[in-house]
Amino acid sequence: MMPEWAGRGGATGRLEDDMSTPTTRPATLDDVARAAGVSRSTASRVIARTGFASPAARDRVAAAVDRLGYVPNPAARALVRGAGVRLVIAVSGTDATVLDDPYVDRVAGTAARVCAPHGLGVALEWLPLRGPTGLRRLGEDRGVCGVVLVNTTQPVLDAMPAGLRGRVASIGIGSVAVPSFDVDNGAGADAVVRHLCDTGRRRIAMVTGPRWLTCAGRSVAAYRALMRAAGLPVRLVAGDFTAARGGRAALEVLSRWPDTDAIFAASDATALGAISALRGRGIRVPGDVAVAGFDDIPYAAVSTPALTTATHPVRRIAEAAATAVLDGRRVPPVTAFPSTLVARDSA
Amino acid sequence: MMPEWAGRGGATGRLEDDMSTPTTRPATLDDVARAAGVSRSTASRVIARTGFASPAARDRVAAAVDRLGYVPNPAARALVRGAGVRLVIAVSGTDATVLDDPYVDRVAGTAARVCAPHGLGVALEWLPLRGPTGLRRLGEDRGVCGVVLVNTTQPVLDAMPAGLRGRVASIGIGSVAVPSFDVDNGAGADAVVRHLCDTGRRRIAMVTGPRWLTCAGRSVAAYRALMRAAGLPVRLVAGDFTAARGGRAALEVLSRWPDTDAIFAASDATALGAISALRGRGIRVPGDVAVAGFDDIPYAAVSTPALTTATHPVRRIAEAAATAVLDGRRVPPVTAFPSTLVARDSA
DNA sequence: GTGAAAGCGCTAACAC
DNA sequence: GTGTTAGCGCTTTCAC
Repeated sequence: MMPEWAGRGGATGRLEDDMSTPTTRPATLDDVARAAGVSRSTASRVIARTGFASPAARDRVAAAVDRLGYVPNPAARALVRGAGVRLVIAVSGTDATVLDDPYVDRVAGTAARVCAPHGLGVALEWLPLRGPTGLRRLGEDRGVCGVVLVNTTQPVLDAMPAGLRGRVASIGIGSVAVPSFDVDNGAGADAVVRHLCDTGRRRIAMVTGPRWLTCAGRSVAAYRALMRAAGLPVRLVAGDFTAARGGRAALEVLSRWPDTDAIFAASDATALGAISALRGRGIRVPGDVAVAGFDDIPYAAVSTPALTTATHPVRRIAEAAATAVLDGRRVPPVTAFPSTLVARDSA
Repeated sequence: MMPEWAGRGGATGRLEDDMSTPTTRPATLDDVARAAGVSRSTASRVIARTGFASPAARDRVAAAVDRLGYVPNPAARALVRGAGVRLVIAVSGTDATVLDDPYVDRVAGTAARVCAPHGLGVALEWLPLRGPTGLRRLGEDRGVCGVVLVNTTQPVLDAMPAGLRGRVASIGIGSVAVPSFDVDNGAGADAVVRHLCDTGRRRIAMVTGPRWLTCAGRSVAAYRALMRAAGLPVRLVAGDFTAARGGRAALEVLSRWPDTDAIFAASDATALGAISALRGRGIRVPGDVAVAGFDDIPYAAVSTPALTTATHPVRRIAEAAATAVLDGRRVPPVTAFPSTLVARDSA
């Protein structure tokens, strides 16, 4: 009996070819079609699950695919379909250092996992806050199959190129053209600040995220609302999600309002930086000042003191956003993810 | 003066075309060639920097590229070159949870940044420890332009498919066929343990990385050697780089050797977990037990107490590895990166 | 239901 | 130096 693989490796069918080439050329659609005794078109239809095919043909193609270990060439596929070949994670920010945030790595890593089975990959780019040139370029790049926006702003959303329609999603705020996958910041912040109040804190300051970031603004709004409702003073200092800025901000809080007894930070990194700076001043957490974060990064639970924060399903969010643009199916305009208080030791 | 972008969107130059088509078709090589008044080949040569071209042609093509905002289609390029279109980060491990490590996200994120300007993307995959099937599949997948190995083992290296030769790199140990981009673990561990000794610690335990991971073994070897040379007891407990395991390991250390006065953890996460567990037992760090980590993750500096560790240029390493496989140029078989002691407060 | 044929955009021989 | 030509592997009308 002739070995099943004898037909692989060349149109000539010369067995010598196979033997002389230790690296057998990966099977192509042609190989599959020939092995299955059908035309390329039929094989293509069966494999891409598009169009019709008789059960018989279907089976034989499937068997051939299996036997040959056939994997479609994503480049060829993308080329003929006019589709792209990489998913771009576009992170808005004032400068390229926004890409240094571990949160961005987490989103990229998650998306890279989602892309793998599709034969695609993810690229990471900084989207300058000013000038919509970046987005336009992405829309025109035929190598781009889709875009996931991170930290998006309204101007960016407004400048969305029509060419990107249907293959863009936002982790954060969205628009009619851009489905949003977002955390319910408002509720989360509300829960955290409420917890601070419930545990006896009264002079609560907040270190915010970057001013230009709309979705971070919702936390600030929630904090403001709660403070006002409770007749407590509003004490705001601007941060940028980094630990370094968090430390400086905490010190600023203390110098402006020395009687502060709690700090709500817009990110865990900010909170960690604040705690570190406070400790450097001999201030105890949570004894003297309670500190709460926002995000529940992987190290929040093992920091000292264990960080009180709001937990967000970042992996699930990134996965949902990436999947949405890859599948290209219509998705609801906004998918909200929970932001849930995790009360630990720091507040 | 005519705006620069007026010529965009079509070789015809008919402005009406531009106006009526909100989504201007991205320029192709053909458009560029026509606009520059040369053939496709010449344009291709100039753009891909391959082969010769007269300075005049060069200039005109460059101008056309600029004017049309031409971006080469990576799919077409990959297709004709027989190259792939995505860089795979393959992480070895006993199960898929190895992908959850923030370190892996960091590597993926960094690689995704270096891929972006090349029109490529990165995919993230778990490489089961047993069975070389995974690697073989990657070698046969025509969509894969290269592979970066993470946490590689000798068996994986030995099973390297010939087809991957020249387009694979390893963050960790390498082989004749696989260039290695690695941290000098031995020296780093030596420095950390030496620091522990220098600050008066004598009963030093180590929580290791996974047993099967060769490059982690070098830290253990360095620890062993130093202990032996100093006539100090060797106290080893197996970890897996996670914080959870680090906490349990610390407790185990204490129950087996209650007089332990220092713990050297094979990763910062492990160290953080250990500190957290110790604190839960009322043991003070560094007062009662000093704890040192390994890696210098972004939060090490702001943890409480600030973590003493060895710092590693993870971004630079990942960048070098990704660049090596993307460029495909010959690289030295092993590129060593420094592992440098950072003495902070925890030890 | 199935096959033949026409490209998708690009590169690389090979002639000129 | 430059242009002509032949595909890379796949999808997709369009006849049959």
